[in-house]
Amino acid sequence: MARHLITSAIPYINGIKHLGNLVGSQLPADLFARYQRARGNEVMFLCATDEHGTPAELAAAKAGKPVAEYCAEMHDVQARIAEGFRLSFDHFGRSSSVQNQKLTQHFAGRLADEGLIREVSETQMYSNADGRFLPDRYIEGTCPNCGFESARGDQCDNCTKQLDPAELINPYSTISGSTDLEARETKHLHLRQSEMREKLADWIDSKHDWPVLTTSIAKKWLNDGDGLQDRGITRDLDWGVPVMKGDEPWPGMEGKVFYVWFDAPIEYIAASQEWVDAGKGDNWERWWRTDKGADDVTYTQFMGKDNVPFHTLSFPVTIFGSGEPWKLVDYIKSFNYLNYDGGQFSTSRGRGVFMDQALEILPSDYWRWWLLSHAPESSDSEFTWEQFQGSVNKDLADVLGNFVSRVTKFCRSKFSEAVPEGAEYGEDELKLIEELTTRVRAYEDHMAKMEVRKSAQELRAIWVAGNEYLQTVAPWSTFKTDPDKAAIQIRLALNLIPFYAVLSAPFIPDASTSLLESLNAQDAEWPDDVATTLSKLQPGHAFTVPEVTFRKITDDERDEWQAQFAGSRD
RNA sequence: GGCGCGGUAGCUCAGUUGGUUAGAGCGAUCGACUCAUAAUCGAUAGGUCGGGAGUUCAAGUCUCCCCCACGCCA
Repeated sequence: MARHLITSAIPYINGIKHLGNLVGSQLPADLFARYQRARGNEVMFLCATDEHGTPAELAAAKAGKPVAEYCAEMHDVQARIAEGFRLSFDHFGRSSSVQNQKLTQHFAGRLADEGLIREVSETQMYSNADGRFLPDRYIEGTCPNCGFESARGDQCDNCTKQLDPAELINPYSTISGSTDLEARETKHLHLRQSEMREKLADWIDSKHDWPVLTTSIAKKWLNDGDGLQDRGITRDLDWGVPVMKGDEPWPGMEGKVFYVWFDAPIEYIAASQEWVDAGKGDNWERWWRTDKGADDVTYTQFMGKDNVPFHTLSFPVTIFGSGEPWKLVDYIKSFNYLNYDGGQFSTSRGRGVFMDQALEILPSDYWRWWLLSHAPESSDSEFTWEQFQGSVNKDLADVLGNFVSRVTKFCRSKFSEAVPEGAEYGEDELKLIEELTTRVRAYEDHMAKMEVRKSAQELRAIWVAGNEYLQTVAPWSTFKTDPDKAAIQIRLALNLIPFYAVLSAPFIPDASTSLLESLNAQDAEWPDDVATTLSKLQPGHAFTVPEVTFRKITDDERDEWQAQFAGSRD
């Protein structure tokens, strides 16, 4: 039995994510986790909310709540929505957990001991009115180069000149609008990533089977310009992991916290500690420490392309640099962006469908199927309502749903609500089993390689094969002359339903469950041998004709939703 | 400005290390069937693979130039 550690990029706490975020990490990770479990492998599937940083503080202030309270509430909201989409995390943690604080401080201490951290003094803008240092992008002013009045502290959007906040004329805080700013000296810790350049480059070069998207982004950061740069890993904020060297105070770093991108990936590990502390398991180290049983673990990370640099470079620096035997990622599956109806999803403009809204309109299976079967694997892809409607209606309602319907209703009307007796298999039956065997093996192969779209395509072909078979043998006409033969045809067709349910479960778990219930076949297993699986339901086995498994989306609904989600979420 | 990913049938997308008449699903047209959620199955039509030049016996697939879209960075 193989062991799979699977993590999805952790969504930022600030607000509800859109469908593009979902399909870029959590959903394909869930598909893979469900598949591996279905194959009898041991799985640890982790995710969390990423809670630190300035945006969380600002969002909390806007909501009029203390940031800790705000994060706790938003974590629950995101956890509930994740459940709604049937994301089967073993644990959905929080980067603000005590476990992550301690572990982050531990890693920082180790890195310092290994000589990979240096202290740097720099000048940053402090806002007296806001009572805080301001990140560059929260400062605006007049561009010294072109006179543009809303130039950002890091760059002028008008003339694209790269700026330092101190250069701006009449700078002001975009948080409060205050012009009461002053440059202050402050000390920060930098992670000496450049020291690790060679090691990282060798490691990336050894990954021949990783998606091009993953390796090309990593190589770009390794080789561009002067190569991989050192990176500040601390901030002058209140909300975050306090800077400590392991258990010890860090002289000169009082009142500072680690940068959100330093502690966020460490939460992958901390989440498994939270999992133990929540009483869901008793040994997290066998997943993460190669000296304590994790050497046989296969670790796969899922993420959108914007997260690739942190997972291919920064986090590995933390792992390598610690000098401790932590489990390093084996495979990084990255995704491009999903666009919405001719443009981008936009959180600020409320353009596109957000996770909570999606569930209000339709059950999660409908979204899971479309999103996964159109996952942006090799290039950016596009959501359109026409495509969504077509895919749901044709694939789910017509090909799969209607198959179940025609078979069960035919059986009920010609025989009874139980599997009929019937004769022996003929040529058509053997041919079907042979085709399905080939297709199931191909499906397994695609799923194991995380080829999401190809998997969906193969699964659909498996559904179609059932309709083809029925069309060929036509039990409705066979029945008139040879009821026994019609009975064996229908018996096989009935057996296809739990077979489909098991194979489809990673994509559409709810429909799968309800089909198994209707067919009274909750114990159905993965079809290692197709012929055996398809004779599981014996003559006399009672079932009930299921309700409509998937309903269709009407043209009116499609038009209504298209208008509803075109912009400006309230 | 630099870099990155792309530009393949009306639409959404596949096309391994260059190799026979460029593929899938949807949509369209025609036909078959009538058990079923006006469902299903089959067939057909539709592409000078962004443009140009080059390498090669052979290029959607490699090289160079250009155009377009998107993204990232400073």
